[in-house]
Amino acid sequence: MIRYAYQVAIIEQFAPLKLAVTVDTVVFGYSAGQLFVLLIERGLAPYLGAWALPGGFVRADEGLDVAASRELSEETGVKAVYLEQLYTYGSPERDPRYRVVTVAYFALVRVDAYQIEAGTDAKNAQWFPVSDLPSLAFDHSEIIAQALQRLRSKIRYEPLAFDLLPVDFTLLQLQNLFEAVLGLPLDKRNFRKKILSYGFLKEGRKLQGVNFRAPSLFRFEPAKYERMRKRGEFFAV
Amino acid sequence: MIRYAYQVAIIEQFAPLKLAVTVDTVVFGYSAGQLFVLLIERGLAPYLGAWALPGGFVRADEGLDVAASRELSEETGVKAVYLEQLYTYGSPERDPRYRVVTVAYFALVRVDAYQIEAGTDAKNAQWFPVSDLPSLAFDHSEIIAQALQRLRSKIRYEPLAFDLLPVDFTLLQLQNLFEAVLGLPLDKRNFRKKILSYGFLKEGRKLQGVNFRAPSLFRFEPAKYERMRKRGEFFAV
DNA sequence: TCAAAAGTGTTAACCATACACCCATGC
DNA sequence: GCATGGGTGTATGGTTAACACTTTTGA
Repeated sequence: MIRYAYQVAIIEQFAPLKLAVTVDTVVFGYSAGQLFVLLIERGLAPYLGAWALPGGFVRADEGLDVAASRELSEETGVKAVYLEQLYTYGSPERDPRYRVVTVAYFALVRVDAYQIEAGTDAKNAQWFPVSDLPSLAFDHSEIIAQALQRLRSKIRYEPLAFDLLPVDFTLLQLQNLFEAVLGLPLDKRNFRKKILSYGFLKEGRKLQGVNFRAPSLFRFEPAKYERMRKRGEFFAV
Repeated sequence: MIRYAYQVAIIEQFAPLKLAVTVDTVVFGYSAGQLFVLLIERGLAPYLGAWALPGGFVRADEGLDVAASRELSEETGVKAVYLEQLYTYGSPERDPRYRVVTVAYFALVRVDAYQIEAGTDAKNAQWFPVSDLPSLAFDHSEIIAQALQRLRSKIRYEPLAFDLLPVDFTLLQLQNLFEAVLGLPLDKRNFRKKILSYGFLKEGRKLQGVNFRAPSLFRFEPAKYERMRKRGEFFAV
């Protein structure tokens, strides 16, 4: 690798001067008809004891996505089934200590699949309903608001919903998830007709042991979904 | 401002260790039925003499958006009418010198309104048709590809087109822009009907001095557009 | 037999698409 | 008068939206 002496000088001038890069992740989960966000209780100042998004400093030799999932798993024990970059926040005043540029991520988790465990830097990790969040450290409320907007718009035409539900789910569970996220009621008959028409859901056995008519369980088939996309077709709710 | 001694230690551990934050902007312009990207010829190594996106280091006391427009205007003399954050690129290998995290931006410019001038760090600035780009420094081709994807999807339901055209434009100019960006032909009658039905275009005087029937000039009215959005309506092409 | 959710079709309104000719202007 | 783009309406097919009752199961 070639080094350029005069180039280093330019970088020195701006970069290492108190500028840190962190990643923070907004993790969504769905349970009992409600949408939740995973937060940690900060174990360090500033905002010691306040609730915040899981995240931390990017290491010198790791990519941003890797840093996000590493921090998430270290702090909460959670491994996200879906992770995408959301937005980068870099206003000079957002951290009281230092100039911190934060690359925010947006993640989805099947809640039932994980118990949460507090990790290294976090005293505690906990799910909060999005409709009732505590006050948060830094500009994390704003980040969550933006993540929620992204979820709401993207869930309508990309298969995010299936990363929030158990692998096998009923159509009413799926419908209720959409209703909870989008905040509007959907017609049961039209919903079924439409979602089944795309052909990417596979009907399995029926759910047992409920005290009402046993519903069929369905499973999302990524391969069938991809084939549909390759044909240039989309889905929309 | 309060300082936390033990906190500084953690930041020192990861951050100033050869990590720089830059902003790079993909500037689109439209002229003569074609979509263009604004590039600069690098005046510094690495990739000296290669074409690259305008951009540079974020200063300690400025926000990311501010850095993006400052660098753009310093390097090319252009002031964008539309600027939004695109994506942040941070893989450890993307710059041969150093760890560089780049926040990419996406900008629109009315081409006719500006002459380009090369600025400080750039030897030269020039428009290239997106269909015929030179080979580019760093991962800038990838960034442009992503910006183009964003433009194509966003122009269909947000009023980006009006930031690429002159303030007064004919409906056929508008249609041609959509056709160039989306890469598909549109039906003239249906296009007019639809775009006028939203009510955010105001018809003005007719264009003079052309050797064919004089077309009406239209102007985008942001206030009318906002009122439409407030009513919960969208537009789509 | 009651409670709770599952499952199922049809109709009407709306929207998107396809399509072809005459008009105005300058040279 | 010709070349160039400007401007206009209708009919059809497809898609979406509205809507209510019967079925199954366990307690």
